[in-house]
This record gives sequence, C-alpha cells and structure tokens, in this order.
Amino acid sequence: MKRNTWQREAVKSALDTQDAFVSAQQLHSALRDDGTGIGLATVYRALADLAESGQADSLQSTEGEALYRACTPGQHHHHLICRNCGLTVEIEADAVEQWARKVAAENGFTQPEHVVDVFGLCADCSKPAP
Amino acid sequence: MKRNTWQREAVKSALDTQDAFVSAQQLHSALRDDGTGIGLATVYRALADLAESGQADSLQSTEGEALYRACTPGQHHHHLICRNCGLTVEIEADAVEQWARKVAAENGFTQPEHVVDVFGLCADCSKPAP
DNA sequence: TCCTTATTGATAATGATTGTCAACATCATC
DNA sequence: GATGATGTTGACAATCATTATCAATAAGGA
Ligand SMILES: [Zn+2]
Ligand SMILES: [Zn+2]
Ligand SMILES: [Zn+2]
Ligand SMILES: [Zn+2]
Repeated sequence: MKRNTWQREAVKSALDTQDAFVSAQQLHSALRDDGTGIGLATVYRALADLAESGQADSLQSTEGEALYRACTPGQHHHHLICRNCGLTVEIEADAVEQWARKVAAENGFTQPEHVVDVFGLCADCSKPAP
Repeated sequence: MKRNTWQREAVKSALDTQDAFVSAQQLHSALRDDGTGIGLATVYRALADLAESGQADSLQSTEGEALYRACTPGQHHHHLICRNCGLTVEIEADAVEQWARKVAAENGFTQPEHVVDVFGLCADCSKPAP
C-alpha cells in the first residue's frame, strides 16, 4: 500500500509554488534551500509518482532533461511555455483534439495520442532590455 | 568551410532508408553492419548537422533519447508516428499552425513555435495477433 | 602537388537518471 | 500505545546517452 510521507508532501507543495516547468534537480535545490534534508532520488521518485497519477505534467526539454509542472488533474490540456523564464499557461483546444483524431484515422492509425506544446516569449520576456 | 566526407554521405543515406525515427546509436549500428568503420561521435555530429540544416527532424523519445528522421526540407510539417513499429508519416495542418499563433498572441506571447506530434498504432500494428 | 585546416574516431568526461540496500518510518493491527 | 510487516528513504554506485579532447587524417583551394 502507498504510504504518506512528508517528503512526498514537500515535493508536491514545492511543485505547486512553481509557475514554470522545473527539473528534478532544480526542485531538489529549492527544497534543500528550504532547510529540508530530502534526498535527490526521493525527489525523482516523488515526481515520477505525481506524473503517473496525473497530478503533474512532464515534458522533455531540448537538452534532454525531464521537466515537471503541477497541473489541473483529470482535465486534458496543453501548455504555452515561455522559452526564457519558463512561465507556463494551461491551454485547451478542442479543435486540435479533433484534428489529431481525424488525421490519425485518415492514415489508418488507431489509439491516437498527441503531444502539443506552444513555446514563445511571455509578455515580460518580450520587452526590450532597458 | 564545410567539407564533403563519405561519413556524412553515409549517415544521410542511411537515414534516408529509414521510414521511422531512429536514434544515433541505432544508425551507428546499422552503418557498422554495412561494413563501414564510421565512428559513433561522427554519427552524432552528422545527425546534428542534418537537423541544423533542416534535412532531418528530431524529437525526444519519452526515454530521453534523441530520435532522427529524414524529412522534406523547407516545408514545415509534423509527424504521425506508430508507437509500436515507429512508422512515420509527414502531416500538415494549417489549422493547427493558425491556432498556435492565435493562442500565443492571446496570452501575450511573441515569437511562437510549437511541437505537435501524433502517436498511435499504424494499420499493420493495429491488426490483432494471428 | 602542397598546405591549411575541417573532420574524424578512440577515448575520457559529463551529467541526468536509475539501481542498490541498510536504516528508517508508516500504519494496520493488536 | 505498542508491535511488526513492509513501503520508503537517502547516500552512493552504476548506467547510459551525449559531448569534449586531441592527435591523426584527408578535403579541396592555390
Ligand atoms: Zn518569460
Ligand atoms: Zn490534447
Ligand atoms: Zn506500426
Ligand atoms: Zn506546425
């Protein structure tokens, strides 16, 4: 049976305070800075569990790192992500959902899934340097 | 100046024979099996160059590997990929392009880019086992 | 042909992630 | 509240894809 530990709680609430996708290592540093003596492996495990149970979304950065973000559970959605600061906004798109199903079916593919992410520079990061 | 070597040609034509996304290591094995004594680092460099110049597309597998696929140069497109055998089909979707630009603009994001991939089981892989 | 220098490839180094395993903590049960 | 079975932790080692090194090689312009 799954047990409740302060480590899992700590990872979950640390993730909740982030408005950007973060790596396991970043989160581990943040937790250490908060004075908790949590282990790195534990952070990796907790994040994997959260992703598994749908409480967090994950994506692979172009550098190959796995990044995590707390997300609205039980609701299919995608993300609009700032390339500079990581700020992330959840987006929905029924049109894209339907398109994905349609294009799969048209090509004889079954059990379609999809990866849809939009990257850009957020309003703040779009401002020219002073 | 960029020089032409048989190694780069070999990687390019090996990639052209694949109808699926493949890793650098897979391609290196295939090239070694063909009797060429090409080095692994060279395959990595050639693939990076091909991706850089738009002659190949790349994506990160869920396991964190970088996968490559020869693609139609100079034409923006996405991919429909079989989760089982890797068979890959290029797809276009103006509607998705416009949606991505729109959702970015609506949230104050500039310089939008996007990642859109559809995964499923191809017709062959959808057939029940005999 | 000669020479400059981009390229190669064997190998070491890197870095994120996972495996190991003894010590520990949770929680159903007493 | 105490007990015990067992899920969990964390320091560390191991793994594995990718990148950096660097001496040897080979393109290709002169
Ligand atoms: Zn930003
Ligand atoms: Zn979707
Ligand atoms: Zn298939
Ligand atoms: Zn597109």
